[in-house]
Amino acid sequence: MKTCKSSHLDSGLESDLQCRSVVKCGSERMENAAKRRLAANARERRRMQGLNTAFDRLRKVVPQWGQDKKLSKYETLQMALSYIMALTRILAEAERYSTEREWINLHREHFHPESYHQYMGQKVAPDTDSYAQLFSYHPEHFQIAN
DNA sequence: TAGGCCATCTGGTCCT
DNA sequence: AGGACCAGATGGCCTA
Repeated sequence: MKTCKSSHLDSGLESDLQCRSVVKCGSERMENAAKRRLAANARERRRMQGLNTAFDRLRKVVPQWGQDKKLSKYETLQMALSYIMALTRILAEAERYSTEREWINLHREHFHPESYHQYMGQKVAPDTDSYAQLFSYHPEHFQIAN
């Protein structure tokens, strides 16, 4: 988004560095300091890009309920927290209600009818993707944690 | 136009 | 010493 800003600043500093070296108007120490600053800026940019990549990956696995706008970073973290808590609760209940039928009866009202019928025609797949397909997520099922 | 969100720069601190 | 991490400042873009 801000690539032109940074490139302008960077190129400005770089040309300044060139100027200094050509005209010999600055000490070598200042040049080194400026170079280190530029390197630190680049590292920080890469670090933040890595962080944003991680946020994008998190957005992909967190429910969005058909929102056309992508979640902000804060919303993504809140949603991930709620999602993990909900899944944890589901797992705990699944352990408590040992048989499949008990567990299904407990959660029947949360199934989409088509999902439920689909489920009834097949075995439970233990992987989380199948769970995600099995359940229909609604915002009201997840309280935003404070 | 104000407010939210974001990218980037920067200086400070901590760690290796 | 240099890199990683963090928080504050700044300015751009977008939307209501």
